[in-house]
Amino acid sequence: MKQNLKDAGLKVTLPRLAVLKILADSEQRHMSVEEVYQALLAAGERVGLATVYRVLTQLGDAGIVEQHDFNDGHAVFELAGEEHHDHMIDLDTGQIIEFSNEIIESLQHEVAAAHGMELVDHELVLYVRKPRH
Amino acid sequence: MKQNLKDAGLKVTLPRLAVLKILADSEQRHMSVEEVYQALLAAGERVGLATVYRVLTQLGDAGIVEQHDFNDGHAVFELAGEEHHDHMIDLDTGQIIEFSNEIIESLQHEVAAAHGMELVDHELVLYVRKPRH
DNA sequence: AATCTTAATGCGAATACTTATCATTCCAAT
DNA sequence: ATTGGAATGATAAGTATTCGCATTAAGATT
Repeated sequence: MKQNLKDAGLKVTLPRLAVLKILADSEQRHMSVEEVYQALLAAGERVGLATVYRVLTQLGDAGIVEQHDFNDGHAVFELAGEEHHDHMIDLDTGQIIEFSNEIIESLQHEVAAAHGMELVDHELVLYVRKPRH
Repeated sequence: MKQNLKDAGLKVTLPRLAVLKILADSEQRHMSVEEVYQALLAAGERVGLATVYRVLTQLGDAGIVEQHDFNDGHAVFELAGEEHHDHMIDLDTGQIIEFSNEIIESLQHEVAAAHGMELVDHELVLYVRKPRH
């Protein structure tokens, strides 16, 4: 955890370690800034909200966490895992389901290439619902 | 244009017609709320900003326009066209490129189905860049 | 270990975008 | 033309995020 920060050229500070620990220990894989902030307070850490924003953004730039802006008004963050995945959101419950599909991934590269571009990043969100009955 | 509104059960009012006309006549397919608002003022229409927000949201709910929340802080709207498409954003220029891929579309349905869900909507954005050299 | 240099932090103010409030106006059915 | 209710305009309020700056703390240097 310390090493992650050093590798990214970031100083090892208490707020940064604390945020990483919250993300690592949390039940929920995806946490909003407010949720991380509240969890920090609950854990007895005295960090400012602005710092939580800054730290999460930095960790995002460093590739240590991933940021997603689903269409519900606030960003959510998750520890950058081993393997890439996309998200499916249940419109009724708000539940976030992760999935990955190799073919979609490679088709995205193809589409970009077909337009003379190279794929840097992408965001795919499926809004779904349990079929009735 | 009037008929679109009536079909959606919306009263035919001046602001609604004006917004639709702006979207139809604009050079750019994708417009932010502010851009629509400014275009309305430039066209001599006296509509309030709040109304532009309301009207665009309603037109979105009615399926007459599509709303996209790209990761740049503000929503953009476009007239709902004939055929569906997704978007590719040039990270260097900000240019929005449209594309469509049948296979990706059907795979999305498959993925949802594989999780016992039905696909209601989706948002796919590719962040791309022109290869160097 | 004490000092120093600079980046990092905490706090509140500020910003950006969007929604709510509510009196007034306009649509469209009579 | 009248009228009931939905739509609008102006502005206040709300929500998420960033900024400004004095203070603090990391970690390099002595």
